[in-house]
Amino acid sequence: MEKRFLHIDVNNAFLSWTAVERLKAGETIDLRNIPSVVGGDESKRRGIVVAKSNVAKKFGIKTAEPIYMARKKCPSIVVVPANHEVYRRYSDELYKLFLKYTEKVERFSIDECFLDLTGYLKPNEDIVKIGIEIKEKIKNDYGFTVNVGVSDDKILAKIASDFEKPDKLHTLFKSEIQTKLWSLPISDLFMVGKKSVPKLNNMGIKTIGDLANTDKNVIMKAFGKYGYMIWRYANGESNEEVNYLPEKPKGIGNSYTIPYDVGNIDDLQAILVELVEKVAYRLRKEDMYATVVNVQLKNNNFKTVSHQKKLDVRTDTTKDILDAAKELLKELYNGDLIRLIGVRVDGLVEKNEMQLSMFDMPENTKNKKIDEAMDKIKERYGDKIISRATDLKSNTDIN
DNA sequence: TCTGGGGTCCTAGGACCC
DNA sequence: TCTGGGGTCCTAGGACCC
Repeated sequence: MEKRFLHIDVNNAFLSWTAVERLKAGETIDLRNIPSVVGGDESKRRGIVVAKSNVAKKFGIKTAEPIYMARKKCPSIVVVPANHEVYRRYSDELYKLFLKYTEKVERFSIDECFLDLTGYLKPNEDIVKIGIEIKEKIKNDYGFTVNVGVSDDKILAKIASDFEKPDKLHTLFKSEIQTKLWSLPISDLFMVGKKSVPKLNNMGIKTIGDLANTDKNVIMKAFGKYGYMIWRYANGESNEEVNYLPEKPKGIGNSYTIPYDVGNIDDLQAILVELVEKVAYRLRKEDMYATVVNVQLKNNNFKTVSHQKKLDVRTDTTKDILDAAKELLKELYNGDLIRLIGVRVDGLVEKNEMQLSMFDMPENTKNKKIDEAMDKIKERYGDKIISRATDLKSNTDIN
């Protein structure tokens, strides 16, 4: 059967959502109509552009660049902080709306969904009409706009939603790729980033059409599996499905850019404790065990190093993860001035009652009880209030 | 007031085994 | 009289996405 996909992408999501929220609160200025960005806190060295208004874009301001650069391009730029709770709320609303059209909705990110409408359309019902209906409904009901991509291939739908913005619907059916896709620069292709562009250019590949018409084996020889993937995308043959069943995470991480460079391991370790507590808490909330612990450091020259360690025994206790993380930190730390430290757990596996007994050693039971008590307090009072004795010497606030 | 944070997937090389 | 080959597991780093 011919497939029918929509990709729906909120225009300047974080900025639009912030703007709508402020208008609702009685503010008169619409951030979308002035040069504005959502950005991190510069005083804490997190000053990058997270989202920008279209007006800001006209000044040449780019996502992920330092706010300092944005200010050079537009001195009057208005910078507002992010509010992830608000974004989560709007994201949930959209998801609920999409479910009214099909149960096959994939939340690709906080502001993007894929919808598979194959088999959900009435006879003679046009998917474009559905796309327009959704787009208009969101604009009228919520006050922000989306772009909609329509295709018979999932990845083509995503590429289509990235065409002219905002508040637009575009089709990019397989039958349209020669006219609508192949003339575009290779950098416009999904998954072709800034490292791959020069490599492809050196092979004489400048447009998506050039890639589509290059021998598959030549691309695979140069780029391996990744090459085969982008070659299929260029030919409108991703053949990917909408993954609408919720998936468990494969890893959980928390990293922290320290407001000042740190040059001693004791301070790093104090931060590490807090990061591990957050990560372990989230791991337990997912009802999963970790099999791998990873610690990452970024020094003041932005060089990143990481070490990881496979655990002998899967775990979800703060103590086990912290023990491993401390070892990894000691291995890694060479005296550099450090600006970022991160912890992740990987190789997550689902809890399985059958396997529980073998971890119920007395020591482990004790650690589990500590975690349970801490988790309960966190849930009741919020997670800012609690910290273990080992935290007390650290007055670094981590959000 | 220079450069975030959370993910997934892939690759290359070394250790180890048969 | 030169030093196989295949497979798995583990680790470090990197590319890419939003």
